[in-house]
Amino acid sequence: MTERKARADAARNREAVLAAADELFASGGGPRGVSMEQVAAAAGVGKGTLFRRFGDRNGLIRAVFSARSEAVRAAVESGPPPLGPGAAGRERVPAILDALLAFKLDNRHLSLALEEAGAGSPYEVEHYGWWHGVMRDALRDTAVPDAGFAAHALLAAVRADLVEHLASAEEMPGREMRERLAAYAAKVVG
Amino acid sequence: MTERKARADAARNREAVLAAADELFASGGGPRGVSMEQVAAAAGVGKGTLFRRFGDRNGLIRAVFSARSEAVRAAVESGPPPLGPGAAGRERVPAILDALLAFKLDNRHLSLALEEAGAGSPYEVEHYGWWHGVMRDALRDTAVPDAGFAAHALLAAVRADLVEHLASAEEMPGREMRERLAAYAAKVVG
DNA sequence: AACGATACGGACTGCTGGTCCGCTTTGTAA
DNA sequence: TTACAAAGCGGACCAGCAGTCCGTATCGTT
Repeated sequence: MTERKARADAARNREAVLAAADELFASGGGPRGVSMEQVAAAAGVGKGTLFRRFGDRNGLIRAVFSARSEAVRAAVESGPPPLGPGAAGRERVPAILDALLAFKLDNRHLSLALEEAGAGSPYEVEHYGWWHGVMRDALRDTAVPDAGFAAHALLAAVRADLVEHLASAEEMPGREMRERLAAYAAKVVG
Repeated sequence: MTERKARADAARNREAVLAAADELFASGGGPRGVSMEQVAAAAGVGKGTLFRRFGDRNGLIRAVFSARSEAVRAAVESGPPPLGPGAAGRERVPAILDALLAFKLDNRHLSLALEEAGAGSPYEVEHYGWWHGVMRDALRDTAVPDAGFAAHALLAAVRADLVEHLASAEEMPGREMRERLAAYAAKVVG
């Protein structure tokens, strides 16, 4: 895409930054308290490098997030049913939601950081558009009227901060959360 | 409550700040670009005053929000059905959601500011707990299993940033949004 | 070897939320 | 009216952050 040629040191630094950021974000009190300067230091590069490569804070978060979420995306895009294409909407919708929730449970800090966005709403991030598209298509195959809106509504139910709230404030175990979500999703598509 | 005695100038300033903040938040590009210093200047008070009265940025936003949302809260808490108590869950749930959505449409900037929170998630704010409680109670009166989770899920469908996205990026008129939400809510409680 | 192109890094800037404390206003009591 | 403590005020001040800039170092190509 935008990658014409990559100089060796540039590529190396890029990886170092991604790794350092991933680790810093995951550790301690989430990405909120992690400054760009810290990331730069941990990666052993200068602040300038970091900003040139990733544009701004959100760019960095998005990059780390992309790397982490590739697997789920692939599973949904071309994995076996019911998560992948091929399954009936009634089964695929809950499967997709569950996969997304499971991912967010495993990557709470990162997801939170992405949705906090900092600059824009989570809805401006490209990855949301993708999930919405997939969800809407799956919903079209069900009795739900207005798949577009329903897709938004269902995805909203797994917003990172809600997940975080349920897990922390309400002390709900991940397993239980997934069951409850599944029941809710079933009700919606049923 | 915490108000034992209020000195005349203190009360005057409090009002001035609330008014100035409300106006500043509403105008221009939302509350994101409004600094505390600007609010102080517009209200004709010093920064110190502002922070002493409201604690921090979020405190100010919460205060402005509370003032604005009193009406809806009252209508839900003790107004006539179907919004107020007394109506069957199947009717009250959509009514509450619609009222909330209508309010957010009318106070987009403010709602956005509140949910952006800045410090904590929207779920830590007391007003969310209240809405969730009302919603859960209304849902208990329907066939929906797990009213607690469903309440979270339904409220998530009217998150300020989603509303903003639908209104701006998808250019969905308020009226249409409310219809779609009503249809979705009906499906959930039906 | 040599020479543009590319990338580096950290000092620097501008702005923000929040604190601090000497000074002013208010309300009360004499 | 005066006196005086408590309550409140304001803006200089601080620390920390995202993001910029540009002289210098590295790369890879001829």
